[in-house]
Amino acid sequence: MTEMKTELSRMGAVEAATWLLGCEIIRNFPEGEARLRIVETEAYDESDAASHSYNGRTQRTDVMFGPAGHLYVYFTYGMHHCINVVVGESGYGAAVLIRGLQPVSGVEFLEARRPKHGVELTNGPAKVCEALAIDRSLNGHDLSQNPLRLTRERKSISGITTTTRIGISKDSHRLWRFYETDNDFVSKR
DNA sequence: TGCCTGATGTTCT
DNA sequence: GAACATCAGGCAC
Repeated sequence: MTEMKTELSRMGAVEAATWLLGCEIIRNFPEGEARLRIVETEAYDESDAASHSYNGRTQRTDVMFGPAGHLYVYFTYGMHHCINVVVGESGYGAAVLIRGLQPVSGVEFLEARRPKHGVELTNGPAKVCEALAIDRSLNGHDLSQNPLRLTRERKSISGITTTTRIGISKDSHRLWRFYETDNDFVSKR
């Protein structure tokens, strides 16, 4: 698992965003474990005006500049959380936003926290956080540790589609959004 | 199906 | 004081 962090530290945000597609996230709840595979990501780094790290290191963005393989959680629009995997060398502000997950097991634990069925459970960054019960108490969390782990075992994916990112106004021309082709758990728009 | 809007808190200028 | 990496519900077509 330490190897996973080493690999992520050697990648730029774009490379990591494609690499993470197909990886599994394991969430430990008191009642049991849920596993989900990553099907949609977006890349952000400090050269990019849409990134939180673009304006330098602040109290909020501090973990983005920390070691790879940790979790950056931020709160937005007054009611939603979103999660990113920190990547790249320590000191460089880069991360990959997790936009969509496909449940593999433990769906009942997710539905207990977000009462929706099917793709509506996890097809969007804030939906993912609600289903996984993630808030800023997990900001900076080490993804090689419980209760939230990132596995290195990657499942095969059908293909990768590349598009512009969603919901941003700056540097919106960058083709930095990636998702598994034809996967229903990808967010809309 | 698709546009519009309200809900709501944190961060930075 | 504005901007914001969102979502869900309502209404028009």
